[in-house]
Amino acid sequence: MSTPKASGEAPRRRLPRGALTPERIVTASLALLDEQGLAAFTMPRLGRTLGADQTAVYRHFASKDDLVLAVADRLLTEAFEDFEPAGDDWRGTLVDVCQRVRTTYVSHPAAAVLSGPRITTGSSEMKAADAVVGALRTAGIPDPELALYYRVIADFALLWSGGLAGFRILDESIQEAERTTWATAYATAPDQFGNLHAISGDLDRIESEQVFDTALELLLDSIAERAARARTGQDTA
Amino acid sequence: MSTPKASGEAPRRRLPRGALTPERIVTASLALLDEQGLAAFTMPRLGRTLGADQTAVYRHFASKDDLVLAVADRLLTEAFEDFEPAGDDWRGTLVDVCQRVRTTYVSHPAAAVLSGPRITTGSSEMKAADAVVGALRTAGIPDPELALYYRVIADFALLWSGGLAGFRILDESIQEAERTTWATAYATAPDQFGNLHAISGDLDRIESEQVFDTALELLLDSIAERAARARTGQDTA
DNA sequence: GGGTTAAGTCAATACCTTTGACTAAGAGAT
DNA sequence: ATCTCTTAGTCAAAGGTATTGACTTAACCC
Repeated sequence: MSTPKASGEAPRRRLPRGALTPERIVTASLALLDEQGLAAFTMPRLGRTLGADQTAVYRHFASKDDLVLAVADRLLTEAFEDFEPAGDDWRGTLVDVCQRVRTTYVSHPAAAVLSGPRITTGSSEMKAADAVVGALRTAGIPDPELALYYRVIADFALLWSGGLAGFRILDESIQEAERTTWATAYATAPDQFGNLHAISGDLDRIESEQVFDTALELLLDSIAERAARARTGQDTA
Repeated sequence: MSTPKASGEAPRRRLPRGALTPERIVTASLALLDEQGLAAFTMPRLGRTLGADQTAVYRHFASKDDLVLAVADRLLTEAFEDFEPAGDDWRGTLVDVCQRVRTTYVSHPAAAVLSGPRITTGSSEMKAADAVVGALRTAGIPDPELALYYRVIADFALLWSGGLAGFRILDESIQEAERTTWATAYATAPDQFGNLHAISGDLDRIESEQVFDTALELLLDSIAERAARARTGQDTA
């Protein structure tokens, strides 16, 4: 009689053998992070979500950290699914790459914050990385600097998107509180911050996404400018 | 006979009344984070560091999260200690502000990673924020766009520095592992990533700090360019 | 059908944050 | 000098966490 306790709790049968796979676990992790947030991403809850024991995941990932790496990988895979470089429109290619990262991060903010520091240039999605280099070459950037600008674009996409996700994760209430910080600071020293006060009306209307887009435009404008200078033979001195 | 157990452990006398202050606790937190890293920043260890009970900190901070906010504040205070805007050298002022954030974050990477997502434009150090706006005004940026560029600079400094800190925190071993990811990817699909491969030699020599500086230069070049256009009366269309 | 292997489970360890009750340090009043 | 009172520091405990080692048993191979 191995029948478990006759309490109200459904005893949950043992899962069949291949029920859990790395893919399924990563998918469940992402769903848990999206729906319940960063704090809910624990092994017990993940196990429950999967209908398994809380330690079952350890049969597929050596540690939670390992799982996080896999989630990070999934995020980038999702970002660059069916990505193709836009031929000779180098600027379009770069904008596309950066916005793909941003869009993915903002739609999975908790997962992005978790994996953000674990993703560095070159962990996966080499195809996109290669496209960035190709685009810069198309633009006419000469060779030793090209690597530097590549890093600028790659770091911009990853770091700035990660920061955006971090902001997105904070409770609405906290975001509100930080907004009011401005008001109180003005109140205590009204004329000390005249410059800031003069633009406070404009500041309120700015969305973080718009800031991202503007920064990208500024970076690309400068890169285009330097490419033009390089083509006409002038050096940067 | 209130003498405690005669074991080898020194019994640690009760601390006198004003021994703990928020300032001292924040200082100890920062030291702990700097010396032992993110994982060591726990209430028990912090208490031990202070020579106090593991729960003593709760008399001064409602939660660990509150303490993190205070650490974040300390970081920015440190960054902008004796900061003065550089008069009409607007570009110098902006570079100074951004590099102060970067330098502080990189010298306290664990603290920066912890507090990074909690710092948004305007939480403290309004003086620096005001100086950024002033610098942009000196540069000649007209008014509705000025707010946008202000956000670009502020977000750049905070988000990018935070990202740098995140990278800094990873073990050397992990950093090494990520570097080798490149090599293996080349091995599996050698010619698919020709662009990348062509610059791999240059890439190895690039430091993250250099990427930060370059990105800042690119942003400022574009801002200067747009300011010049605005002064000569052309519009951006 | 029997044996093997590894996927899923269980129990236990060593942490962690946070709370509530307790105690005594030191300030202020008399 | 003593008495009282507030509250900073302490203690014990609850409830959560990651991770490990021993166990069971499902499913594959022969």
